[in-house]
Amino acid sequence: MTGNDTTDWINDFLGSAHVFASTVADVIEEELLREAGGDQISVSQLKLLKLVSLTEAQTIGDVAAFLGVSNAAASKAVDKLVRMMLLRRSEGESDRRAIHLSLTQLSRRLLDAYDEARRRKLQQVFGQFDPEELQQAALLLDRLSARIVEHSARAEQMCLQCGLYFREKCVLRKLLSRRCLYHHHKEHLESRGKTAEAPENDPTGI
Amino acid sequence: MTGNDTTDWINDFLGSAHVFASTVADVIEEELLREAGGDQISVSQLKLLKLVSLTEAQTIGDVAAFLGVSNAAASKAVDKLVRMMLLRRSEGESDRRAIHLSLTQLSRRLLDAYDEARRRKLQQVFGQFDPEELQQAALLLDRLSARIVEHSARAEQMCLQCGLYFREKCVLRKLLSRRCLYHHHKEHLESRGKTAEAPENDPTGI
DNA sequence: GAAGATTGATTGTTCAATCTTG
DNA sequence: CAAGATTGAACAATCAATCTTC
Repeated sequence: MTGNDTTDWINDFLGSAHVFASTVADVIEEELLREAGGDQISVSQLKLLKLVSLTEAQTIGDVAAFLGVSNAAASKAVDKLVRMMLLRRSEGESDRRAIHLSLTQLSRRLLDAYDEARRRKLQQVFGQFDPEELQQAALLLDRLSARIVEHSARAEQMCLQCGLYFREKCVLRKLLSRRCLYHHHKEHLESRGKTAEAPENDPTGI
Repeated sequence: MTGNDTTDWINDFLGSAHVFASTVADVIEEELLREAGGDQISVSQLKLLKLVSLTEAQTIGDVAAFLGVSNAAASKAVDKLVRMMLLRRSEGESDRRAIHLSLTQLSRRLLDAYDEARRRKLQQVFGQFDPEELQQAALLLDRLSARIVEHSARAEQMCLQCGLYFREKCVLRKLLSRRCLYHHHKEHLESRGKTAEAPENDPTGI
């Protein structure tokens, strides 16, 4: 198995992708969040705030799927952010089992600070690369992801875990005919104008 | 910020990479490990076994850096695998503060089973893709990783977290003039023949 | 009764403190 | 005293059990 196996180049590719993802997580997420948010929150908490800002609060189950954790964990995470004054929680309007989450002044400022720091950093790091080439690579990655998901036992239930990277045009969503939370929200906004209840939560930024 | 920002395509790319990595982790690592190892061990434990099989056991600190966890966690993880009869631990020969780890019959069989299942799966999933294209994409990813690491505050100390994907020829290692544990081990093997002490641990497979 | 949210016990993680060897 | 490994307390994750609303 040492050397010229036919799976060698596959392994190399997976390695490159894994290292890249982990590096992005370490530097662009963790490190940057510390700079911008000064140890106030963790990346996972940031994800949750981002979810709320972009999709309008769902059920705890949705939060859990999005974060990739159990319902119990999601419930506790929400609870903690509420205690930290970073989230507001109200009961669902129609279905009182559900929850409704919205950002606070504080968390909105936090998100803005992070987004700004992030924008700068990304410019700095990726600016010199060729957009064409990266778009092509992204497409390849999406095709591969789609293929892997198709080969999974529980393909249907899997959340694709876009994490902090919600995308307007998600190729993967198209490839797999999926609709994710963000997508749902968009449709919702398009059909009606806007519900009452959460006048401060205007999720237009991405 | 909605729409045609210059960071949009960067975000798309990061999203694709993130989803890909998470899908691989879920399906190729988690799911496959369950199939092959029947709930005996976790992915993190698999990583640790793989580390031992490929690099000859180091200090606990090295194990920790490799797994991306604290020394305390690494120490406890090793302890648990020893209790599970999947690792053997002996004191360091020269420096008695250090540890020496080796696989057992049981863990060697487990690793083999996983590797085989993995090989099959990778064939199946990636077989139809163009190696050229993937190699090119891998190179791009490595260049990007290198650039990000260079822009990090604590670039020097970062372990690149190749995880399960040790690579004989790691482009990244070259780009950053790094030497990782695997690399060290190789050099070690080349200079001397082989030390005594761990006759069963022959880390030739990758 | 089913769908959802929450709580309690266990496991794994971190940080700080301690122990041991060089 | 420095470098390493380990232990104990605190925190987040899980699963199973419970509570509430439909």
